[in-house]
Amino acid sequence: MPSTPENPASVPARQRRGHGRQTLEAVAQRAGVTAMTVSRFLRQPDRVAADTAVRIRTALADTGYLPNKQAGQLASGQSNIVAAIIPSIANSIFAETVQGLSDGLQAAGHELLLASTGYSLEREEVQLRAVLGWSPSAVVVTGRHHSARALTLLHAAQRGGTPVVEVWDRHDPSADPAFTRIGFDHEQVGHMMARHLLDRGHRRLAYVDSGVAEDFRAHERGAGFAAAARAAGAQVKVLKAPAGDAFDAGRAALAELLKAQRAPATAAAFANDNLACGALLEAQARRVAIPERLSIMGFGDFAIGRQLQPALTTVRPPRYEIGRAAAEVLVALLAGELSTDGRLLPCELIPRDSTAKAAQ
Amino acid sequence: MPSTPENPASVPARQRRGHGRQTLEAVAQRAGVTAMTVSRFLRQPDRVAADTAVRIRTALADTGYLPNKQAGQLASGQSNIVAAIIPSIANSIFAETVQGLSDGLQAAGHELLLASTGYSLEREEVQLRAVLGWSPSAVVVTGRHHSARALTLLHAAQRGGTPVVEVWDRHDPSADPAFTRIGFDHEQVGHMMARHLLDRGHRRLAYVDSGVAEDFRAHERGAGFAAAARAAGAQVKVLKAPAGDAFDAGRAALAELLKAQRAPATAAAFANDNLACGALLEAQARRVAIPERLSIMGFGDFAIGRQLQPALTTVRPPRYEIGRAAAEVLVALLAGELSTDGRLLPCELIPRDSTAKAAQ
DNA sequence: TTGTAAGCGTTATCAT
DNA sequence: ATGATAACGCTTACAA
Repeated sequence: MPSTPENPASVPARQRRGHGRQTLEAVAQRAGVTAMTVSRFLRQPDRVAADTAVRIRTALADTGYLPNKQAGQLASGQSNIVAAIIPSIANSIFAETVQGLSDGLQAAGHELLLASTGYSLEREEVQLRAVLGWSPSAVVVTGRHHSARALTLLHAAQRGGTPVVEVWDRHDPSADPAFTRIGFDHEQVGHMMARHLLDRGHRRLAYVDSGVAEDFRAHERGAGFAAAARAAGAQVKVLKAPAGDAFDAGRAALAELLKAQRAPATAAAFANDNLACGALLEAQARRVAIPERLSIMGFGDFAIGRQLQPALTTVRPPRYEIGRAAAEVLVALLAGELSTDGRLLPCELIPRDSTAKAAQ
Repeated sequence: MPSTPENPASVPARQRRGHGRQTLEAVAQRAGVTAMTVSRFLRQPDRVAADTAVRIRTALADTGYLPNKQAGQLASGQSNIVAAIIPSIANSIFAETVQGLSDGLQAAGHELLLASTGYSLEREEVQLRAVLGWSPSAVVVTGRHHSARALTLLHAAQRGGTPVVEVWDRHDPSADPAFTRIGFDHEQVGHMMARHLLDRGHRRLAYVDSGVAEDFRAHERGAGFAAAARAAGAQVKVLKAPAGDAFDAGRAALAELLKAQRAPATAAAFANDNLACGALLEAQARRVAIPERLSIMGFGDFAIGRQLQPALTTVRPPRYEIGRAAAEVLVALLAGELSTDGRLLPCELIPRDSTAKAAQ
């Protein structure tokens, strides 16, 4: 029996689409109102009558309603997503930045969408494309180095009203960076590290760079370190730690440093604390006196550095603060403020026992 | 001048909604086709004519089109999101599980949505509610302990066709767990740890539990450890490390262990490697001989444990493998396979130098 | 091979 | 205070 116009679909069989969750419409029927009223209640509870509110509340609880975010964001044209792209989730240095971001954004009702690149510009581009598909209301990327196509995407996003923040890199008030930057100058930190050693009378320095090719910030610290050393008339050697486990790489680097027959370095700075700790432990194993024979310093202020003996001299970057500040800036920007001033956050050199005066 | 029926909206002013990105429609116009054809091209390129494909490709490149995922998923009724909820992103143990998940899911075209709970069941529930709003195609949670309301949500999800996998906990073939489990039996690992020490003649044991109240898995390892020790007629003391930095907590725990005047423990197992390493370092500082005076072992096989002297005896959990296996199971489930068998993955005890035979 | 129509679940807008 | 209606940008289903 064919369906008549009066009865166009007597038995609609099954939904051909949909995910089977409760919809606003179902809640509304239970509460005896329309979907619109429930929607209103969810976002502005005091704009519905008190007794209606009670019925809606009950209906919501009974159905276990969960709003469909894709539908909501599609309809409203705005998302509460902030996308963050970092080199590595495992690395504790970024983990704290993520925590800061998360803390700051959560308070303002934003959700954090996280992606990691494994220190690869190519993967950054892929991840960027992936997260932009979610129409985030803002994007956080790490550093100022991006592939040309990633830059195009970022510029387009920013033009389209999606603020972009670069974290962990210097804010340069004189230049006109396209994006807001929150972080510090890694060259200057390299400078500060060299200064620490030069001030203690060291004239033959070494910088052990990260084995990670696209860890630009480590390279910049190295460049700053070398420049400062040379400017002071000191000798400086830059070597690269092997890839792989950072502790092992640090051990290997120490072995390399000790090989030098004539004019060996009396002080070495490492691209990060894990490398430096590896070196410290290797020295311990070889019964090489630290800091007497070699002063060692790291970067990052990882928890383990404080525990070793001698305790590791290091630089504490504003790990958490960077994330927190980024969140603050974004919340302000998204709330309509126009200022996009970046922030230069300070690093602190923490002198401990692994560096000392050079022997005369 | 009022608009006539012929000209209902002569100047549509501005879009009141929308995010300003290029739409499928815009691409289609450039290519001289309809949106549907472009949509088709994007998902099944060989179902459009070759010359049409060329024009579409050009139009896509020219416009820099990025698909709107909320719209796509709303329309198709299915998402490619897999949500994972873990206790902590910073913790390297879960970082590797996430990596395994990510590797396995990426290959199958799924996106990973990550949330962390800070080891709080309450926050787990909040995060669960948040991620479920995205209609994920599957959910991964950590462990088998959840709040009652979280369980309700998980059951509802699973009933609604969203598979749920619990990782890092034992798969029990005899019981009928509601969700697929991928991991291992922590009590049994505790047993294995005790066995390692008992076999070496230790009769007075200690277990140093994590200072994190909701680290259920650490507690279970402790319970298994204590049970095995008692079953063997050995003495066992369970103490709790203070909260805060894990290395410091381990140091404090060692101090506590050494305080015992009569019948002090000759061997101690720690809830994780960071605690154990803290203890190792404190012993070094106090010139307490390890393993001669006290055998020490940890759990987790963190990178630092292998580097210390003595090297830390530990248990290597299948960190990466858990994530990888979870991804495999989910991909199979989402592809329509019905089997939801969990997997019991093996832990490996790695004897190193921090444990030895008990002195007679 | 391509197009048309309907609808996914929600919200903006305007009416009542 | 509440409702009707039309989007949001895309995909399914079916027609041409």
